[in-house]
Amino acid sequence: MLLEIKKQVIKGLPVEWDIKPDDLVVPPDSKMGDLSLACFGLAKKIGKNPIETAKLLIEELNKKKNSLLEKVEAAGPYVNFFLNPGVVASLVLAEIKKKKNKYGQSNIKKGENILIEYPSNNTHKEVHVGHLRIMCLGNALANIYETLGAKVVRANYINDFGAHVAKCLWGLMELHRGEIPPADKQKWLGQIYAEASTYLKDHPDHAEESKAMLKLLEAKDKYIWKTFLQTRQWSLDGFKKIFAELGVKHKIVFYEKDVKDLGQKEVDELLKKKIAEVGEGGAIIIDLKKYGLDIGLLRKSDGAGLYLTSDLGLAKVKAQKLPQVTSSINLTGAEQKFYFQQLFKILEIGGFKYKMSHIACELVTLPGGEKMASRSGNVILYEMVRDEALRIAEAETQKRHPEWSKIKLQKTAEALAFGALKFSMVKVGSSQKIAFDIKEAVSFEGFTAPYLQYSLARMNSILEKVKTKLKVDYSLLVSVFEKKLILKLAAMAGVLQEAGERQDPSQLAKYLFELCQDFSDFYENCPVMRANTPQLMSSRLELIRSTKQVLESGLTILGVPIIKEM
RNA sequence: GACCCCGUAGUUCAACGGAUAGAACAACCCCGUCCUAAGGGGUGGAUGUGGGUUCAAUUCCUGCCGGGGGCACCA
Repeated sequence: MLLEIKKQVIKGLPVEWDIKPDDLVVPPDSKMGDLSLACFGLAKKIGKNPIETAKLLIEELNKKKNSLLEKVEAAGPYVNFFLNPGVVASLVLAEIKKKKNKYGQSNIKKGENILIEYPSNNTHKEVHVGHLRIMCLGNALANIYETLGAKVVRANYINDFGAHVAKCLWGLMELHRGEIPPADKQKWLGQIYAEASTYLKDHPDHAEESKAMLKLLEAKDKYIWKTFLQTRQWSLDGFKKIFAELGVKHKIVFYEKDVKDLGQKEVDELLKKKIAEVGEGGAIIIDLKKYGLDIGLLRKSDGAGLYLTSDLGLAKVKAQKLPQVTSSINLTGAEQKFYFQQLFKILEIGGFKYKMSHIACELVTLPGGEKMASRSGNVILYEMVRDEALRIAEAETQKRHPEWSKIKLQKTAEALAFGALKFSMVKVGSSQKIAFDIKEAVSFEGFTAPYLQYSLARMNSILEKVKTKLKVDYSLLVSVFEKKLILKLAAMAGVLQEAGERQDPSQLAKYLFELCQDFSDFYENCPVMRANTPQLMSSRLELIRSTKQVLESGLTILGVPIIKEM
């Protein structure tokens, strides 16, 4: 909507000036105006200094009547536009009313079919906050692309085979033989993996045993294979629960176990085509030095596969099962960036068709910035964070609503806890490390999901209490607070587009927070129940309905639960 | 050591090359007969460092200093 407003504002200016809607930006202070234009570019074009150019532009703008413009002012080399609040209100609010939850959507990515792959986690390993981040980011990004008109296939590639599995099985049999698994088997296995991993590092004399385990696994030894399948299922069942809690819905799931043999065949192909070669010790490598990507290892000297091996098979399967896909995005931890560069290059050389990209989600570190390491027991498990968030949310909710039923309390607490966690993960750009602080992640104040949910609760409360059938008069919404809120509402579509283009859901998180800040200003300064006239009351109610609509759409995109009261 | 990411307030994060570098948390002060105080208002507080490009640099280039990742049999 903002784009349409901008177009309206500059309509009638000489075409040769080539002023684009996006040249208009929101000035640093709303006192300066609602939109502004820096005249440096135009000045150069017409050979005048910027200050004169600004004056010239204003003259030109004043030649024609534009109901949208209240006034235009020059501030040095800037032209500041003051919009007519009533006209803006009628444009924006009518649009929201019409489009409802489709408001802000566009079709700039129509025709694209995007495969989004996340979180590509491993069975037999722990799920930690780093995975949480990837899942939240992936969800949000997939949703954002859908609002831009793209078709999105949410996929997961589960690494259920390889040395990590062997290590875990070794730990299970050597360190936990005969134990009865606890209820959360997925978590238990992950912890055994971490324990075994540490143990094997500290006791190199046992290294051969875990290597032997891998051999047996590769050879599908009857007993080991059975144990593998069983434990694998424990992990998968655990993941399923976690995905459900977090709203991760994969349309298709791939398993390394199923594609690794195909990958081996692909390696043979590459070898035949002389793209790959035999390296040190008989390993199969591919020389990527001319691309600045060093050497990729496609097969170990003992013949076993690696990630790269299986990924070649995966690419093949994906192309087969999902022929409609036009581009793909992999979300993983940043430490795999180099790996993906190698993989994409190999696939490109091998003639793979669609554009592939990788989003490197930076690490989630410990509060001091220290890296998490299973080895030192310094891992923040997903389950731990979730339980703590639920505990705090329940306590806080009960404190405020001791009269609520247990079910209502729990439901609200869940919405707050998961909202807070998810939001804390997407509010930071993906290239920025997150120093994870549980207190901050489950905080309910400031730039957090509960603040947004709280705004929603206030809106609902008003809508519940005040009823009127009086006609809405947009021209009454003229206070600075109303105008600011309405202009913020107008920006939704632009925010979604930018979030999509920059692959950065934090843009939306920030926008929603600002929207709620503007709503709070409105809330404090523009009473609804005690509005001066019934017409004003009715119009403000409409503004609240619109804000609620936009906020709910935005929260849904970020995966933050919508609540009625809290 | 060639490569990638990051250095902004006490802390955690923002800022298409544009106006006075924004928030949040923490600290201190204030707002309760007023639609949910999980809120609002106020005060103090920051661009690692030396060059360069530009009318304009937190942003682009570059030297240095710090932190992290990663670099053939790990995943």
